[in-house]
Amino acid sequence: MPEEAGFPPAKRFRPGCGPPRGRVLMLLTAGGGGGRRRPQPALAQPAAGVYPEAVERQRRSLPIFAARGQLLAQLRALDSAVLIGETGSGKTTQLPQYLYEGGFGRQGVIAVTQPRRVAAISLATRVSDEKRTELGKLVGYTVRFDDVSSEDTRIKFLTDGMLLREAISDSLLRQYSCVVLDEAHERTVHTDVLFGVVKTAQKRRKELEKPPLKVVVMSATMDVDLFSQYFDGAPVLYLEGRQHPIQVLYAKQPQQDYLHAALVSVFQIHQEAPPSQDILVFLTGQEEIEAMSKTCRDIAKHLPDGCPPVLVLPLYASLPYAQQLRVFQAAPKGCRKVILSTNIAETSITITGIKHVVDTGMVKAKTYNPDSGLEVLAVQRVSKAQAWQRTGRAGREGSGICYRLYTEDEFEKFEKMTVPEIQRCNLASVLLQLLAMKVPDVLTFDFMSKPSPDHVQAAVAQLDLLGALEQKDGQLTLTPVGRKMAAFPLDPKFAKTLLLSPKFHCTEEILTVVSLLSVDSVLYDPPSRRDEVQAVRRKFMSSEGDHITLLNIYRAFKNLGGSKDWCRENFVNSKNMALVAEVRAQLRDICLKMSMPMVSSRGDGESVRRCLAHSLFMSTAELQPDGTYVTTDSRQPVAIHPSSVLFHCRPACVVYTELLHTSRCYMRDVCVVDADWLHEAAPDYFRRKLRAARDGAHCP
DNA sequence: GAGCACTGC
Repeated sequence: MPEEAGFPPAKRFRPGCGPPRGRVLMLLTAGGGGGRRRPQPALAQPAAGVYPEAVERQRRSLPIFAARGQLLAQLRALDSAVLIGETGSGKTTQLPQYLYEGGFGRQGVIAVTQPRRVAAISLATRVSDEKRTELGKLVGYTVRFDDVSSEDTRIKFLTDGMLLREAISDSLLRQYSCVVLDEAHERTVHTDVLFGVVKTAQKRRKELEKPPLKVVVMSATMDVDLFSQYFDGAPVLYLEGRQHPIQVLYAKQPQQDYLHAALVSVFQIHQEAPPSQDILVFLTGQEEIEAMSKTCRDIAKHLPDGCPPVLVLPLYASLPYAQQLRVFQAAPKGCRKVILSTNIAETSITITGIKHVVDTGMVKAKTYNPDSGLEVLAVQRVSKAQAWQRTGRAGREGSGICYRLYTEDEFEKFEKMTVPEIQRCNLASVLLQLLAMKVPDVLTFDFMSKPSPDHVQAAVAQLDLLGALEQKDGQLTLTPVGRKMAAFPLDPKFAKTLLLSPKFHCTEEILTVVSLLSVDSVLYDPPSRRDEVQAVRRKFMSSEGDHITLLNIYRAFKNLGGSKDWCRENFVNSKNMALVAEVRAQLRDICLKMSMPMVSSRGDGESVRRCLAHSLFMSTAELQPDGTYVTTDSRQPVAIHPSSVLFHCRPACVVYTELLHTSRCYMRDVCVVDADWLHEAAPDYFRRKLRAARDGAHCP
């Protein structure tokens, strides 16, 4: 039986003595009380009721209502404001309505951005309900593949990526009077770029004597000073939330094995707490979660008499949708739900009924090394902000408890904030978009958190190799090819592949390939059924590599009607496959608008591979005499990823789509190419590389 | 020789 987990006596915490809040210029408290309803951006919920009075009463009961007048007055006087509000303050649903009611919708549309699609859609639905209007009229939303807005729309919810794309065709954001950047504390790449874009638009509109652009940054409790400083000392307003109190318990001593500690904690809670209280455990990845699920189920079989049964549910993004949905269903009466999740349950998925959160303090995260072009996926400590976010998941319906499997001293040593994504990702795509917006000097663009010069330089070099850049009057600008590349919602290298495809008579095929590569994998590989998967997949496998294999799968899917049954039988994720078809249609439209000829190679894999060789020549690896591979670009030792159809093969020369460092450095999505094609594609590049390799050999 | 956190256009 599990031994004692070792938690010290409870430490009570309420909103206020929890996460650091930064400098607060004005403190506003909730007016009234009572109402328990809180908005949940991630879940579609109907508004308070069908009766207008009920809606109005509920709106007035929210903490933000007391701040309404001051907020509007401030925004009339100033161009920017920062609004800090905890969960339940009502800021996301109410502020856009206040702005509209305050007349800000007369000069233009009020935009509200969200990092996630579901949030944009469900918020628009809620607010249009509260306004008792039809969705798409006064209140609407715009996300990729789905635009429910019209000329009448005054309040528009968008994903931050969508507003960014709109900014490419109009960097002054002329149709908008206000931009509300919500969930700013998440610091997604898109939000970070938007910070700069809206700030620039504000300045330019002022210079051109156009109507002002009002900007409101909305965030949870972090980064207050940073936001305020960036927007020229914008005032910060603080709103009280309606989060329930959460007890935070720390481990007594550092834990050597967080998995063991998690297991012990889960079963200690299970034996002590009423079975109606569900448990959410934060772990790092699929493999770990599946292994832990099995262990939990095994232990649950041998619990003492009188101990309630447990329902163990894994949760991670690549889990098939139907299995993800199981976490929302209530467990049978008398049975406890134990959800083992990645950080998907931190923000993207909100589960009701969670009373206990077990936080291992670990997360798997990607970092990017500009020197080698290598992405590193590694388990690391969470930040304090992230730990508080996890803790908050225990207090959504009532008071909760968070068990931190690390000591308070350890917690104090965690980084305050997670490093913003823009400082740990490949910037090629960001740079291409900024250049497409005609940002005068991308190298000195006013980022809130500047990426390192190495990162920027690596992106410039990458775009240059793709033929997207040129120098004009000492400034970087886009070539005609670069401008075309920016029109596609794709990684720049895939956009280039698509643009090259007519030359190889395989545009239809490349459309399919880049669509497949730009969404989550369509292949479903349950580890427990590995042999079955292997047998089924054999019929699609191509000795030419993963790209041609994927093409075969897509063809079979289309030719056989694309049914869900076919997907199930062939271990294909039908949801992702449907998305591929949507992406493909969107890309095809863009190609047609550019008058690209729609040509097909009719099953000839070689022309597809030639096309890939010509666009991805900077991502190649060569077989060494000892049977290993090194990249041509930086002589980095690499291996073919075990998921590749070429895992057991050793072609002399390959191009790859992605380099990922996990337990070692892997190439993912690998395609067999002829070395001659590569030299033909970029003779200067390979001459340079050859010389570097030779010189390197002489003086190591 | 043996494996993949999470979004988004």
